Amino acid sequence: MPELPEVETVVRSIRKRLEGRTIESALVHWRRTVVAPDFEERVVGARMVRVWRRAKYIVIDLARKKRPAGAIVGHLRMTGRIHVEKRPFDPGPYKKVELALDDGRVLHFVDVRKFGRFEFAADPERVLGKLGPEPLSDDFTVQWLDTALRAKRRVLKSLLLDQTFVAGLGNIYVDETLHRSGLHPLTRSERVKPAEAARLHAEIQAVLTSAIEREGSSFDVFYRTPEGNPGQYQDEFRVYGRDGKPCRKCGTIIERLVVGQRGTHVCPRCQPRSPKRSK
DNA sequence: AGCTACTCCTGGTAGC
DNA sequence: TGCTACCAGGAGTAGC
Repeated sequence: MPELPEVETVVRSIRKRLEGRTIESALVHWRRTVVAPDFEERVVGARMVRVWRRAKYIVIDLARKKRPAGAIVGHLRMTGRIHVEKRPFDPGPYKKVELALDDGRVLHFVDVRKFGRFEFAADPERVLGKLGPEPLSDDFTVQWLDTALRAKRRVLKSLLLDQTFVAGLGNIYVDETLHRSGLHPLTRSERVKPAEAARLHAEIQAVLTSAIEREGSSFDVFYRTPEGNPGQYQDEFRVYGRDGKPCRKCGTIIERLVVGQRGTHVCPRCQPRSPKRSK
């Protein structure tokens, strides 16, 4: 499922084909994808001036007569895909939204499970403003993470998945990051020691950077780059989807548990549960 | 404040 | 083979 590295890959791929283009017409095949009933009139005639990413959101800034005119905010959720292709192009049976551009290309938003969104937002900050820091930005420092973890009293994995805490991690990269950090997902955030926070910070950045370099992870039929290529980071997985298999580091069998209703993968030896405090 | 449960969806798969 | 039942899971929300 698309997380920060996958969305970054998509944005890098479609940016050049979208920036500077004007939307000539819009076709919505599934209303819930665009949410608002006036999506078409809000986007048709607008020029796409900047395509960028915030956390797992794809943001397309719009302008009319050189003046800012809101943005399209897209989220792939589980199975969303974006294609920008010349006609004729068949997006298949799961097409949800089509935007015809002034160069003859068409932007297709395709989504099997219909969880994805492709909305117009007059003020995208209403959504994006709630998000925590970008984990690859200068805002995300060791000091910040160390302090912020202790300021919360949360299950560590659940906290890292909370987009208002830190924005862009999902189930896969959290599991991978926690394994590399030697931290159990059920660790209480307030009990993470400074040295552990520093390790966690380094591993979050290392995992995300490496995954971006490999154009994300593709382990099922869903995520592909917009060019149709699979990502390569799944070859680096140490725990995600590897329950029952030996840990690549110590050989112990990887276990699966559920944390906050999410499938969770741990090496019980590399990620020991911290002993309960006797009190 | 933090937690669980529920919702949205459908392809894939386990079990029979 | 063909059927059914259940699972995966971002994010939002309701309720405790």
